[in-house]
Amino acid sequence: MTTKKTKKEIIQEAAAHLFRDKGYSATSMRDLAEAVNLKASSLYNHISSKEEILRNICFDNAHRFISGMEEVEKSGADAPAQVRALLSLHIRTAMEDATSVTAFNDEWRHLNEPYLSEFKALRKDYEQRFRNILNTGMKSGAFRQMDPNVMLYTLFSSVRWLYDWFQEGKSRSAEAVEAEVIELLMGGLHSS
Amino acid sequence: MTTKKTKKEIIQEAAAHLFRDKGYSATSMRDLAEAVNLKASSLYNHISSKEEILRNICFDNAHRFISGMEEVEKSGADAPAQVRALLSLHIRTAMEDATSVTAFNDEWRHLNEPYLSEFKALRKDYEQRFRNILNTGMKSGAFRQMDPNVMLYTLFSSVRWLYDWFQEGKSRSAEAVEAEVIELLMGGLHSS
DNA sequence: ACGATACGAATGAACGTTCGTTTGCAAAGA
DNA sequence: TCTTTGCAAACGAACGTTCATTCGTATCGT
Repeated sequence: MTTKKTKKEIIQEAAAHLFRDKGYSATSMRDLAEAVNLKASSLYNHISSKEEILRNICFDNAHRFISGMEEVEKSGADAPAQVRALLSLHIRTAMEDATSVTAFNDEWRHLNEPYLSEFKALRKDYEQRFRNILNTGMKSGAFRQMDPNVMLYTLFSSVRWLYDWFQEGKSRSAEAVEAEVIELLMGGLHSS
Repeated sequence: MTTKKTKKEIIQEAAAHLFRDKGYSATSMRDLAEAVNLKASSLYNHISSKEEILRNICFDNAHRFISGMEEVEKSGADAPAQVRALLSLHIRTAMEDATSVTAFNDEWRHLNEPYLSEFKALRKDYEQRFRNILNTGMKSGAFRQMDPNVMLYTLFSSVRWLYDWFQEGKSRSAEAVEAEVIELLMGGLHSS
């Protein structure tokens, strides 16, 4: 059904997997070649450099999250619903494309300039738009009053474990985990 | 008046800083030497290998967290108080020794056997004891009912951003941030 | 007080290995 | 035929580490 994957896409996916497991720096082009049944030199028929692979991973995911943010902003929902939608986006993405997102989260610092600055700008933009939603929710009284940065980064990182966790195709259904995480974050550890 | 730091300690601290900024694999012994005003070869008068440095960082922090866990267990407090104490431990450690803890969190996978297995066992032990506390709290009705693993890992990773955040010596006081994070996690995003 | 001895600390040079990447050429597919 | 794909070989650079040596400063026997 899905259109056949190009060799470049196969290489990108294998690279994302290796970058997640061993890190960008500790992954050699010979490692990557072996993972796709090629020799290292052959890789360069499909990609132009090791960093290009990382670049694609980072910016593809950045755009994915920014697209999600745009949809949420257009929805016109209230702040709690918008936060729920964004948490859902983070959690679903973590489960559906864990390898790619992990590389995106942890390895972007190995980008070279000018891409490093470009990436940081995208990230900053996303964070600012998320912070706006949190501020709106605090102003309306829907959210507790607190430092919006503390709230923002706590939410961000609270779903980070999913990227590591779902590499082994865990038993729990994605929907159940998503629901539990969102309720935990919205309602807190305490019961009732 | 603190006793003078040995050169080995100076090297360890500089290494933790570099590992945090660039990652273990991307940090060369020549980078590290430059950071402590030595040549690469001179480092080996004080340490025996690059991995030994990482090993010390990882196991020192592992023991620090396990010691904290033992104190909490001995306290005999109820589950919510124990979780609060452990969150406080994570948050305070993140703020007081951010560089070392980041290396501990992100770079342990570069340990060689048998240390890798030993480290994983320590980590597993700590997680199991944390999970026991969460289960107790759920049984007593103090915590909401949910998958203890989802709860555990969400709590763990929700404080991860602090390690990255506090590298720039941020303005907020540590106590204020700690209080806000704990209330957010215990009570949730929603107000009241 | 004295020279002899030991030792911690630092160094430049070099080791073998691995790194990312380039080149030249052969085989395959269009 | 012309483009795409693959590979062996090789490249310079960087890697972690070892080595012989040096320098300064303690400690020692006398």
